[in-house]
Amino acid sequence: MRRYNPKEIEPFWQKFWQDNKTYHTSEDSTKPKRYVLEYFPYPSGAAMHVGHVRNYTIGDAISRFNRMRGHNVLHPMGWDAFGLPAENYAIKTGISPKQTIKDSTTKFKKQLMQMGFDYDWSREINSSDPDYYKWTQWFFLLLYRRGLAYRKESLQWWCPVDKTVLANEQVENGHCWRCDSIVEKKALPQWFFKITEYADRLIEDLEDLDWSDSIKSMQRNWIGKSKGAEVDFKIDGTGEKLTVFTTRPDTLFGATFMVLAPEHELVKKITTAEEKDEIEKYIKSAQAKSEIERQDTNREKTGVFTGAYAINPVNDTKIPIWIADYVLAGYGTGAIMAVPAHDERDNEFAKKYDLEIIEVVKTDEKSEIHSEGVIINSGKYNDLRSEQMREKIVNDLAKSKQGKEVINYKIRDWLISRQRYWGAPIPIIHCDKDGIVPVPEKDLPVVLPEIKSYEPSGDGRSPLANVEEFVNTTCPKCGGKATRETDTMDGFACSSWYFLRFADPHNSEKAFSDDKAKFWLPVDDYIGGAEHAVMHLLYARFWTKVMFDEGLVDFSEPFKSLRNQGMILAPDGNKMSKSKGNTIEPGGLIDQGYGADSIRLMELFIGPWNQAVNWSIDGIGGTFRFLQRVWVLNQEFIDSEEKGDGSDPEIIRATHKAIKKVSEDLADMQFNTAVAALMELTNELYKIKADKGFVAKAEWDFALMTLAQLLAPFAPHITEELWQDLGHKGSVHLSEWPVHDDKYLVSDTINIVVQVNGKLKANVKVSADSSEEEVVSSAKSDGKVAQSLDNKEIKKTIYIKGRLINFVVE
RNA sequence: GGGCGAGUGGCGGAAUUGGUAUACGCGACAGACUUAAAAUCUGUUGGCUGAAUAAGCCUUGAGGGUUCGAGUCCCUCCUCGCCCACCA
Repeated sequence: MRRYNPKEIEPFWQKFWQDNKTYHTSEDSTKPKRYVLEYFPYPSGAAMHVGHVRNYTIGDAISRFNRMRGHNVLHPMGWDAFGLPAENYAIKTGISPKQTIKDSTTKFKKQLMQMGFDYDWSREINSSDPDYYKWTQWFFLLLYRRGLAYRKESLQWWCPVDKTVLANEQVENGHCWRCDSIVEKKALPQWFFKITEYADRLIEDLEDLDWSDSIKSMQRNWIGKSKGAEVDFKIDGTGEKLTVFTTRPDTLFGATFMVLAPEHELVKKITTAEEKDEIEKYIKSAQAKSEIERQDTNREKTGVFTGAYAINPVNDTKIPIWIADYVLAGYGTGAIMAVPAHDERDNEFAKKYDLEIIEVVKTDEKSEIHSEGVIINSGKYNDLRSEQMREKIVNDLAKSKQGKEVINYKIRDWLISRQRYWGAPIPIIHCDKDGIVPVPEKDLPVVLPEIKSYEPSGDGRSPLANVEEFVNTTCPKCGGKATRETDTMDGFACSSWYFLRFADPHNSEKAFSDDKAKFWLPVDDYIGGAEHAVMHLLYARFWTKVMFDEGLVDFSEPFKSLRNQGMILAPDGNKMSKSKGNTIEPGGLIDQGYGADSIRLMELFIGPWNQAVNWSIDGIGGTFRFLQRVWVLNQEFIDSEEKGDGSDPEIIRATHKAIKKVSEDLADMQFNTAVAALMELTNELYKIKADKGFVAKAEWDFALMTLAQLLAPFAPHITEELWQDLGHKGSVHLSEWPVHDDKYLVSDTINIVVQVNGKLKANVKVSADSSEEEVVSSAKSDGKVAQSLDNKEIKKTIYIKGRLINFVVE
């Protein structure tokens, strides 16, 4: 008997699949298409660990299951290859990022192949390849042409370690998302994409997506739409006016002071001579604070009076104007009317500086601040409900031209320029005469030149600025001397359209052909971690909508359903990380002899796919033992000399039960219970073998063949071997998924649970076609039941057909 | 502070959506094989009382409710995880 040796069979089948192009996909419209996608990884030098593998294992199981079910499955893989790690490594070692990426891609690909994933490698893409980024640049020009890309000098997040600016989404709690250093603000001319123009659609279209509520709400929160009003306040004794944004115009009568952000442009104009010193001191100290300090919500609020007063437009009251850094310069108008009776923050501030507090809403809830209710102390508006007054006052203000309804968003335009080398060059030329000139399409790609020094200048310019041959060019418009833009694009630009390139990866005429995009897109199953919730997933949706508007695609949402897999934590409960030294790598487990199949099985069996779990060191032994049991059973059957020609309905029943359970569970992505069902089937087959031996050849054949097929999406290597050993030709993965027949599941006798007052007393076996009377009488005749009933009066008998009887007594 | 989610054996987790709670696996214990160990196989394994593989009681974070019947539905509370957070 052959031993189960994954080290031997796994590489064999991996080669077989490559040689036979088993997983190559084409536009075959005779079958329903299914596009299964995992986010294309950044090929870092580090080995992948079992946490990463879970993501790919889930995608692979979905892909294989659907292929066997007769779907035409696209399951591609590629590399999100631009990015800082390779560049930082280049600074340290002098090895070019191109080389680093080449090496680590080879390594990463080898690891993926070692796991036996069914990617169509003929579609492999690499975002740092000029054939790819040519089209990223093309999309930049498309955005530019549509007025969605613009350059503006402004104060931006700056990472002092990575020496580049960052988008808002890439600043986490005042730290750089990549290197975790504390970010600063720096004024630089930068390129932006106008994602704010799509804010409404990005919210509205979430509605119809099959995504988790938590990701949807993260996106909604990030976009942060709020409806309110802008209200103009005259500044006493000057010609100036101060505009504030508020979501509660109904509390306008309760505004007892105003607060400006320290950076607000009016501050200098309105500050009185006496207060000037204090104000300047405060502004300086606010600037000196780090962003983390400023964002700390527990911090005590501070502020300074400007000496100036504003006039409340509704009642002509003079109210003092303060500055305070709890008001953000970047949101709304950078100025607020403070209503300390009904806003917690204003309340805290008013109490500290002894400012007036006027109640204008009689709240109908417990909390003193916030909340809605009946309006008081507000002149003619008294006795209205908050929501009624909001509408009325906005109308009245609009009539007198002192305010208007406004919608505000938290989301900012997407800052996409990076002062780094290893990215797609922004295809723009600066000409003294013609200003900003886009590179003509025929001149694309703007190729990233090979350079010697990767050190960023640190003065806000990328290393490309030092490469004269790159910088100096001619203006496409006037032919005169001009210079190239030296910033490169945010890597997230490259990943905002990669899912389209997979549909048509080798097209040299277009980013993708209409037909192929139409055939494959949108993505049916997008599997990935929640870390992309407000970056990639928002950007990709935005780009897709732009393409839709341009008529390039016929859908406006790229990812129909999104599956967020749960994280695999280290056995110690922490996130796996190289620095903690607690990573578990599949390579190591394979070396120990477990094999990719056991690892894959464990990834899915360990718990629900979308829940975080700790990796269990010992668990892998269990899935390996299971595969070995399957292997041994298969071998014993093949080698057996006593294969009879009897029949055994038990084998057929157990097999059909498993087909039903595994098919349903796979369709619902209940991988852990699907694996459990396969273990149960195997256990049952062992029991039958022990009782009767291999007496029913045809039935055993059917059972073992089916077991191989049902197991195939999870353990692709061993199942090929089982399949061949049973005498089948071709790959099990191209075989047809089995279908169960209910007629084999019904049995002659059924088990009825008997309860007395809801407590389990007995199980009785009755024939399946028994009437209620027959079941009741056989239940009563059970010894234990009779004892419990003890001649008591049965008040009620609950009978659930084929399942349960409950006698209610006393 | 806001949003999303979760609490079931020693552990990871099941439970046909209101109908036998603890499937499946890990671990542990006992036995077989072995000079021995590993591997493998067989059995036991929620808790308490009991000599018992007799019988009974208890058990799904806590407490209440609805129901013939609640892990599942409703109310009150507690704990934990993740994400966002001075967004006016």
